[in-house]
Amino acid sequence: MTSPEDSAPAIQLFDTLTARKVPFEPLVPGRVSLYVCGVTVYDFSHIGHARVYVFFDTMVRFLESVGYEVRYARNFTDVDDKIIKRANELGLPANAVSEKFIGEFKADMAALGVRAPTFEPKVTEHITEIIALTKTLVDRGAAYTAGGDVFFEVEKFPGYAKLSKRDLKEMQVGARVDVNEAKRSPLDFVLWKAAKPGEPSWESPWGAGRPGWHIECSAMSMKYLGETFDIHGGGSDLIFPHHENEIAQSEAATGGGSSKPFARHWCHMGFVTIDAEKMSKSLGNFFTVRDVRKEYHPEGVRYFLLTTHYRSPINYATQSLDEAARRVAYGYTTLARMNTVLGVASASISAVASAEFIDAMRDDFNTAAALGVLAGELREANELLDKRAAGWKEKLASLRANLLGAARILGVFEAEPESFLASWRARHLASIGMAEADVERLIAERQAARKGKDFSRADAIRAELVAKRILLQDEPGRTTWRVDA
RNA sequence: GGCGGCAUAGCCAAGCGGUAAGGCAGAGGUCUGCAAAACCUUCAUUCACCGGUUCGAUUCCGGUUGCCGCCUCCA
Repeated sequence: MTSPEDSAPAIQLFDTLTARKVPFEPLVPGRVSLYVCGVTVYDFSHIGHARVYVFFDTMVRFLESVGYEVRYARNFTDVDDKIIKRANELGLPANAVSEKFIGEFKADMAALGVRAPTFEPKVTEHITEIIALTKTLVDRGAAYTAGGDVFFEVEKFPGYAKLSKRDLKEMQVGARVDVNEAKRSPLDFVLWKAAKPGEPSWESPWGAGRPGWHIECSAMSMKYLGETFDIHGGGSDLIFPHHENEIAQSEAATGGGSSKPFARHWCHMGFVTIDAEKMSKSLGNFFTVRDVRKEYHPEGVRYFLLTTHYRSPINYATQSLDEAARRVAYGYTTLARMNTVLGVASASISAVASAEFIDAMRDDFNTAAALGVLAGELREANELLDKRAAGWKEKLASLRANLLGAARILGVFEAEPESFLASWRARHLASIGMAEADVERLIAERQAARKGKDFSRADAIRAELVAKRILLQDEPGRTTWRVDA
């Protein structure tokens, strides 16, 4: 594959650090390193989590489609206060809780078409690296010990708050900063926590304990991606203090400076909201991925999450989910129509997104604009199929290559259309407790009525099915049905 | 209180200095026994409000109003 630098204009990426769009050039030509903060596995994930991982999955797919090799690391925080609390409530060991929810998370992500990252490190499997990094910070005088705790001394790191653009003095007088007797400054944060009875702990130079929250991401990203890597991502709520702290401890350990930044670009996601309020555990206004995908086909959920640019908030609303589901059905219906004249697309068929689509994605991964391009291409395909003007088959074939290329990037419309549509129907029948044979029987009965010109009976059957969100479609020679999404 | 973001048609949503993408809904039409699907036509002289810069602003600057976020765990 040709190197992406060869011809195409650079990808524009909004960088939180500089607060502007910058041309993206990876540290190593042709290769992108990406770290995204993963979930703390103490419960099911909600749609807010899903948005982040669907987006970064799409980013990775896009980068790969234009020729980059992507090394993508996304961690699991599998030791933490909440996990311990949950384990105590359930009377289970902490790792039983974390392992369960790692499995649930993976199941949710797979359903949403989120591919596994290159690396999925767990905190508990990187205690050695975390201790080593903490020790480096203590040795360098950037951190201090207090009892069995180790704290990072924020004052010793000159660039602190450069990401979140805060004023240290203002923060110090803020009433909400954690007060802890052992800290030299309220802003200092814990790298290593002394063990409390009954909690998971590991031996360290400072006695038994466990890692603080922030240090894990520094240790694991550096292990898998190096001391400097290209893009670090996560939800906007991680900018402060989590990512700020990651920068401080990482650069304090490696020397930092402009020649050796921790992450070269920072990429933060807008929130999923409900009635314009952030979806969150603490507000209780969240929907789990598990529950949502009972209600909606996961591909529709993924489509919905891509309809808004990643930095803007996206409001969770049933109307929007319904609309997304209909668009997914429309896309697959179109693809299925194309297949009837072009034949089923083989795996070897060329799948190259249109230049227009790629341009939209290149501009800060603008999936909303890209979906707009896709809408035009789908409409054009149907138009060709309807009008069959000169040269239509050739145009249709190249359009299909474009659509399949876009599908591969978006992670939507990748399935074989007929079987997708069939599974969609099956899914609906299961949800209303009806059998395929029941529908077929009614269709046959209606066909008989139509033949006998008994249209009132035929219409009654149609109405009966419409009530069950089943729409009949009379085609030449046969009647099919679809789900009214 | 500090810092930051956002306000585009009935709804969702791109655009961010050169005269408003796309989707949903609505209206009309082609097709149909009737429908559905699909397609066609139509649907913002205007981008919260007030000033400023500019030949030109939805896009830049200042202010006003409203909403949201971070400052504590959060994706």
